[in-house]
Amino acid sequence: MPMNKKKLQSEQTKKKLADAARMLFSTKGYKGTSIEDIVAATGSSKGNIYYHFQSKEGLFQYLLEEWDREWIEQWAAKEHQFTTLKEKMYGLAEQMVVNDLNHPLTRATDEFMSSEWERSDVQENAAKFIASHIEFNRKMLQEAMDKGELAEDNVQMLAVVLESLLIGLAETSKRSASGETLELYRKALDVFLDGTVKRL
Amino acid sequence: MPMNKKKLQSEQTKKKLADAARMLFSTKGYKGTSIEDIVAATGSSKGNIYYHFQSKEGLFQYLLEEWDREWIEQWAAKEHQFTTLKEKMYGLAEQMVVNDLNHPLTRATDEFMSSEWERSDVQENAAKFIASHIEFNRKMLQEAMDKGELAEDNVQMLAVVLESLLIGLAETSKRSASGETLELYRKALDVFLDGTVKRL
DNA sequence: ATTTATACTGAACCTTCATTCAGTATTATA
DNA sequence: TATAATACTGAATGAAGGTTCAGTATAAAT
Repeated sequence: MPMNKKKLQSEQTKKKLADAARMLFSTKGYKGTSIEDIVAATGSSKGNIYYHFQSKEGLFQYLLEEWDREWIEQWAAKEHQFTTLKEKMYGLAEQMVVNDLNHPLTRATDEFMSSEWERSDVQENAAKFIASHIEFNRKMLQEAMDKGELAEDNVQMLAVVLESLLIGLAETSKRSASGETLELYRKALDVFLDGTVKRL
Repeated sequence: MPMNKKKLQSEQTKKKLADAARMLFSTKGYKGTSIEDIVAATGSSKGNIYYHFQSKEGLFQYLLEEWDREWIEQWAAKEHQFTTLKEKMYGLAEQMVVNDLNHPLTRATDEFMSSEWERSDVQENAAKFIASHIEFNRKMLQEAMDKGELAEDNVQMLAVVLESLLIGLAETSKRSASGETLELYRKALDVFLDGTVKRL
């Protein structure tokens, strides 16, 4: 799209800044990440960050929107590969883990929401992401339930349970060796589907 | 224990400060909570906080230790009531939800760990809490597995899955009506035990 | 080639916030 | 009652961090 050299450079810089910021926010949290941290990580200048983004808050919201956009896009591109709920969930796990686009920001988002509680627009915006995520789960589970894959149950509640599990996994997997992360996700989803009790 | 009026007053004040701090840390995060916030919540003075606690960091670590201590204590007092794993887990849920002593601090702890990454002592101390929590799960699950309640499986991994679920529940339940929290926990633990798929 | 717009720099600014400390009030001790 | 210890206050300090802006370089347009 950008035919001239300048726009191209500019977009690359913006991406570089966004990438660094996402990684920092996800590991150090929202308040824990300073503009100076991003400067140190990118070699760019403070002013340049404010040239590309309105503010720290704006930068974070940009990441949230980008996240949401790319998430939906990527999922749409591969969803048709899967038929059973289990396959879908494994696909979900893979998308979440492999290109860790998803939850790196969940904790920071939550922190962001409670810390920047004052602004109703911020609150509203960020809450939307959480809600849409649960809604995504709800639809997936409802569909499986309609097909008879899942036992009849309170879908909304199961969606929240699944969301909780995924958020928690994102949390704990930051502390474990990344090689085992996908394995952990799969095991967790197995448990979600099949439980842990001994069958007779 | 404190026979004189002054010590008694002092301990009450310290408790008041700790209680307010715990609530603030759990909702606003570690960095998101300022000493000024605690001042506003308690009516106490800045200096008084530093009279009772070494620093903000020290205050947080105090809360972690207190949490760990009370958690173990309370669990020990009621553990014998439960026999099956399901009962134990429901008891766990109740302890976690009703007197929300447990996880209020999990997110803040994680933020604390990654943000205060520099100090190795802090790191070490806080990591211990996470590890001991997983170890607690592991023992409980191992015991149930030995009794034949659970299917043979990778206990360590299940312990991490359970921990993830609990962390995530703590996270999401902050956003939902508190009346439904216990119900959500129970449903989540049901899922952990029995899964969600339709049985033939 | 000159002008204009875009991309970027870094020092200065200002607010927030943790921490300190000199002083005060209250209770315990002698 | 006098002295000492304890519990507290709140203004001052200094560091950290978000934001601004005047200026510079580079590319696009005329």
